[in-house]
Amino acid sequence: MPHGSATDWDNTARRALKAAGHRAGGARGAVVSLLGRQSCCLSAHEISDELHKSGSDVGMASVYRALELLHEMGLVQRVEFGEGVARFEPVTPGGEHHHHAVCDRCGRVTPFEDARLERHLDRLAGDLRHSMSGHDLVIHGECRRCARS
Amino acid sequence: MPHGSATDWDNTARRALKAAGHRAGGARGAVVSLLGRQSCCLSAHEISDELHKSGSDVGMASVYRALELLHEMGLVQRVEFGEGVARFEPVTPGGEHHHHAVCDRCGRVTPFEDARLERHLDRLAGDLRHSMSGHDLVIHGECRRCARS
DNA sequence: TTGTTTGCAAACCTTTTGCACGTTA
DNA sequence: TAACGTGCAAAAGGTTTGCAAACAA
Repeated sequence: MPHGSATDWDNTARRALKAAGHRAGGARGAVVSLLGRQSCCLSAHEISDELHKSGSDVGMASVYRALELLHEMGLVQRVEFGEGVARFEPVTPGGEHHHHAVCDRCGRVTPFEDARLERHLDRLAGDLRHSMSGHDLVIHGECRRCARS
Repeated sequence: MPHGSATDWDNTARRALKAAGHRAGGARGAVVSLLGRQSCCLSAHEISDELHKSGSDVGMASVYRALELLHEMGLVQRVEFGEGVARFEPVTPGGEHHHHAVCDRCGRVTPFEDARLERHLDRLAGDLRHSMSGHDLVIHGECRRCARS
């Protein structure tokens, strides 16, 4: 994917926003663009920092408002790893999904995916008669690097 | 299990605390007793409320300090459902483990377990070369009751 | 013009910390 | 007595909200 080009998610999100009567210029658009370039999760603070680095002086409140809206629309997933910070990541249109292994020592987040796990979860939710709009699995422990020392 | 009797977890926790040179009277003991009677997770605020209802005027700070200690000792697991509140539940001595389906409409939490899932996760963590001290899976969606309406 | 979006600052809430006072070994 | 535990109040984050100015249809 060439640098600067709009991603699938970016396009999907903008279309969905427009369809729902929302604009995606200024702050909101900047958040959409940035999220579109991510493959894993970012905190609101990281998003704000990143935007400032590239010259968009977006206020924290606008970042949170954009994330809230995108979350409501099912375009971003919210995940938490137990550090008291919420993290956000784009929900890919194709439905691919990944999970997170968190190192409790160094904080590193390792994303991973597993098709069998996804199928298993679908079945589980069905058994529970619980609809599943999203899900997230967090594995806590020590990453490869930290475990070695 | 008769009302008022000490649970397995209660006993285990008290033994572990004593072994580590900690006391379990007053506030800490009250938190241990209450947690021992839970099968699913409680927030710090819920714990404090519950204790006050039964006449133990335990300060919030003590609740958090007790939870922090128990968590460090691996006696309680900390889970978050994306509402910005941490929840805590006893880690059962036998190692049984459950996960949570959260209704994003009414907030109901449905615990569930699945041995195959646990085995699958062990294998996954192994593949990632990530040690696993704990894990939690959260399914978001609508519960049986809300989905019907 | 009219409704939406934005940034700032203040408010809010959960969680942590400092500190003086009890409590327990 | 000495170390530990507790409650209160204050502090420290992260997140949300009120509001007036800026913006877009």
